Amino acid sequence: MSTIGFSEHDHASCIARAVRDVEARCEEARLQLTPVRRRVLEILLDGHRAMGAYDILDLLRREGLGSQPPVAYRALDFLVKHGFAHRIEKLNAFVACTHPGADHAPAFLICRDCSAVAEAHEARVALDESARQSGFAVESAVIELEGLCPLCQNGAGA
Amino acid sequence: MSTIGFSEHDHASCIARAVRDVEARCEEARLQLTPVRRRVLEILLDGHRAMGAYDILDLLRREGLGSQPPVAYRALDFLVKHGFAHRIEKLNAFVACTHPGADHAPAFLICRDCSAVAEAHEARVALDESARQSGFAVESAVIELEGLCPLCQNGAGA
DNA sequence: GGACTAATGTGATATTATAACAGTCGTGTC
DNA sequence: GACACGACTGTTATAATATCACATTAGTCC
Repeated sequence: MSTIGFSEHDHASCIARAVRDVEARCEEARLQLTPVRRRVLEILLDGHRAMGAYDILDLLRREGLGSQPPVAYRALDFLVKHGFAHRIEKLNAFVACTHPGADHAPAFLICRDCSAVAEAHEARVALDESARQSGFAVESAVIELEGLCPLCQNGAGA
Repeated sequence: MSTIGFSEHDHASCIARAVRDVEARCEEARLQLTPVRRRVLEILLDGHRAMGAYDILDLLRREGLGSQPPVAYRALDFLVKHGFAHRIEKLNAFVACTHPGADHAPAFLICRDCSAVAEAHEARVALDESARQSGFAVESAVIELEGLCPLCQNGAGA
């Protein structure tokens, strides 16, 4: 699927499925999943963790898909805007969305050891309640919890 | 109290009180509230909103307290480390803590109109519960809600 | 085909943050 | 008093992240 893949397992097929899913959504919503945008999505899915814009740009460069920062940022903006990826503020980095479609603003669980990022959806509700009570009208939320994932707590190290 | 103050009201006295409070805590904890650190705290209190490191640095420069980025960053690191200020990831900016002492990791309500930042403490609990259930060990949390504060919802504009 | 919008290519630059190392200053020790 | 030590500061340089501006290309509608 890519020049990057070191971990073969069934990762490739799960990426392929995710890409097809996004493809379908784009078609439905009349969005253009152009080569660069598609490739950036694949890179994020393949990386399977939060990646910096310049990490992604490096890969694009090697593949001749773009060499200047705006190329990466524009693709990332597109993916984030339409919910196919998320920006992790704490890391100045990006992850592919693991629940595309569920129109959401999830919480993220970031492992400081293996850098894995998980989405947690239940977390939102209580927060909105709390803010609303104070009269504050929430429009967007950044909820990022850093710590150790279950695997790394056991010394697995992902 | 400072060369910056445009809004006179009783802001000055509330800043003075906050500074004295931090002073006391530093004395107790054997921390050095040096001139630069103290001035950065005052600037944050006076600004009364999230300020970028370079905004602060500009003010320090005019006062001859330091001219290079590390000066501002070191003072901010100190204040954040000891809970006298907080970093707002979403804004790459800093605010003075409004509840120093309560050893906390609060949620922030950020008004996109007037840039005011409020701390909300009730919000935490539900999140920790949620994360814990997934087996993830939370060590630090970034919870930032952007929207409109009650004043700006009324067209006040703070 | 002409007008339009969306996307890309590219060079330059803005913004945020840190590394590295030398100098200063107080404090304790002998 | 000389010294060693630690914490802080001053300064240069540079890294890392992000955006602006403008020219060009590609697709779409009429």
